[in-house]
Amino acid sequence: MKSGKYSSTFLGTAYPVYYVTDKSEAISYIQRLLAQPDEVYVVDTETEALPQYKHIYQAALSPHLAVTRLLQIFTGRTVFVFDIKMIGSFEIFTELLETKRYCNHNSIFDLGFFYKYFGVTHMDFGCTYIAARLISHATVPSDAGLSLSLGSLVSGLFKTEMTKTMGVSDWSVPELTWEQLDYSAIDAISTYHLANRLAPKILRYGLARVYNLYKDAQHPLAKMHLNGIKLNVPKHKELIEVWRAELAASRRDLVKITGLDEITHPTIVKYLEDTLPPHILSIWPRTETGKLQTDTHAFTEFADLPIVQPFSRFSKSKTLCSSFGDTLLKSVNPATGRLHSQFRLAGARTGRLSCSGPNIQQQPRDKAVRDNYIPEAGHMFVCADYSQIELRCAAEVSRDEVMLKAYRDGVDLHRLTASLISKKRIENVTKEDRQRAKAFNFGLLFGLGAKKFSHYAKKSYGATVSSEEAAAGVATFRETYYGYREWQLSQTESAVKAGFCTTPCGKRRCLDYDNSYGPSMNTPIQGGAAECMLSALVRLNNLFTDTNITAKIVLTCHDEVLVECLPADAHKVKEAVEISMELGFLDVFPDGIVRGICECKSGKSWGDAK
DNA sequence: GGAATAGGCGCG
DNA sequence: AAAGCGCGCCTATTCC
Repeated sequence: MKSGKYSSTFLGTAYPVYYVTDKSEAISYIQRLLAQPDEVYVVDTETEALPQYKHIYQAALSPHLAVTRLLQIFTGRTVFVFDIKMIGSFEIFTELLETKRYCNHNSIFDLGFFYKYFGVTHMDFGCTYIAARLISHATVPSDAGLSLSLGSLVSGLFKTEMTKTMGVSDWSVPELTWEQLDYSAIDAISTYHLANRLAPKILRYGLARVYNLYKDAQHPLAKMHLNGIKLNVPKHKELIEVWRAELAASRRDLVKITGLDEITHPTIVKYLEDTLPPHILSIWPRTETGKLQTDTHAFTEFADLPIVQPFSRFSKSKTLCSSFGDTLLKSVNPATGRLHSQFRLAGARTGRLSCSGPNIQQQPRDKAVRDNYIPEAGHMFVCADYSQIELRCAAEVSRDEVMLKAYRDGVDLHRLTASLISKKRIENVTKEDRQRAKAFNFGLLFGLGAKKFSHYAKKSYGATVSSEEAAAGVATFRETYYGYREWQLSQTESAVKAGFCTTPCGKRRCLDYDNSYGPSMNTPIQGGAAECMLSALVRLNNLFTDTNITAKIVLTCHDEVLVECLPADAHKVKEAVEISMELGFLDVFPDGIVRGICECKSGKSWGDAK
């Protein structure tokens, strides 16, 4: 297609489309747009994989492997499609992007390209994807079978089908087809209409505050994605060899014990079914579908059977090899040599972030693994942790006097619980007592009962707690933190009655009728903690942008944030992180107690700085 | 032969 | 009557 004026039709209305391929022409349109009164525009982009990365799956989605081909702006009346490749300039758009207000569907994606190529440092950028997620979580109890893609939302709301095929078409061809240009224009136009439909719902469900928090949080999240984190590939390969050796050894042991020639999960289950005596088979834990359960818990119950130890080693090393072995190496970006995880706002219905490609939030805690996450040569890591953030949220939300007093007085709540449960004076509490108490504090936050508690304590804290001890501990916890228990009861009652519950910043979660007790207790706590962290990230990113500290936020893991910086800046970075985390907590709980809330360390690797 | 589901396990 | 947190990724299985 040649540059010029065309027209695209959406819902029976034809909109003028200016396809711009010339730099001076682009500049004159930009000037006109800059002179317009303040309105929210839609800005969208189409990207093309760089030639050397074309063979890589979904390369067009990575700002490091792709570049912007088209930049579309829809004003509500007119579409401008700027062909960046033909125009040959990014910087002529910087001011326009930084000064106007915008909206798009999944704006974090475009933001990565704006940061990388367009020299953008800040932007007022709404997102219909975030809005749709918030509204969906507020109104339907489950994500099952739900698509929040632009196409699905538009066809659902406007009863019109959008062509989906062009999105994955080749945007690198010298001359674009009319189908491609029309698609790019319709994308922007439909997003505009979608935004106008969603805005009143954000207000209706009281989501304005959390929406604005998420809108701001897009910036640090887009930057973390862009920054990525370096993996020490040679060291990680060595670690994989260790895991493989362990896998082989445990497999040999299992072959010897069972006589099977193929060791997989199903063959082991079959072996157990065939060989276990009836009196054991009858008490062996079962899965929901009635099969024999083979998780760690089921197996520790029968620790004296010879198959248990080797199978446990086998499962562990198998997981390490398959989830954290070569797959992690495959995630290394060929252009940067780093891992660029994607963080998704409200990925969890509680309001937590979710993470993928790789999921940095589920890397083994093992120091050997985390030591392979390293800063760029000549740099270092600063790592900060929110101390007991969920317990602090529990205290603030429930206003439990005992909890609040402990935090006011700088008392370690795990030690306090430990002294109550072990009936020892607080100064005599041992490390093991405290570890067990951690299990109680966190388990009880989830509303865990005595029955499931032993399993949880063993699995999460390696603590052995009998069912009698569990029952006594649960009772002690509930008596001691009486205000918190009261809150749990009133919270579940009102949430179940209303059919939804709410986080401190107002994210609403529609509850599943069959599973509402646990989530209604947990969502305000877990969600509140996540909101503190998002607030802190926004503040930290602003500090880094507004001052001359050159530091990169590289990852966040629920209560933890990792920053890469020059050793000379480490002190300033530490200060910035600490103040951001305190203020982040205060953004959510304005009268909150921040004493001892942030633990900050530095080091030469993630494991080292933790 | 691809999509969906269950089970298991990693993390917080 | 008791229980009750949240994710993503891998493997095996089942369904169409």
